[in-house]
Amino acid sequence: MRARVPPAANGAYERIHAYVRRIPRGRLSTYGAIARAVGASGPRQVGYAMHALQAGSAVPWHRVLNAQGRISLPGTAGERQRERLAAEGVLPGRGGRYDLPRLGWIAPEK
DNA sequence: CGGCTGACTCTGG
DNA sequence: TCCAGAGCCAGCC
Repeated sequence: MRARVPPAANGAYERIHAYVRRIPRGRLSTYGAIARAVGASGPRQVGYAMHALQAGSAVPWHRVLNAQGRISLPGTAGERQRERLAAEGVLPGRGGRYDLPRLGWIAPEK
């Protein structure tokens, strides 16, 4: 069974979590954008950082989508993500795609 | 240290 | 718009 959520990991995880925590309610971001923003090695590491989150975490992981504006998280977990987004007024357009150009958020330079 | 997997992305047909 | 292939990389066995 995959990724057993290693506790410590590295500083990159903390930067990623901190960044995601800054995403405003009702806005979205992507794995790739976050990776570039925090200087992570790549989009996959962001995905790992999300996977490492515990239930009840303060990190709004549901606001993170893939570059195509779609939910990457498979299965029921993906459905929960969709519900969480809907709960804050973020709804997918046609084909389950979200309007990234409109709702995408990037942390201000400084 | 080798091999496999995956909450990615990009390019091309 | 959908699908395949390739590149990339960290974590686990």
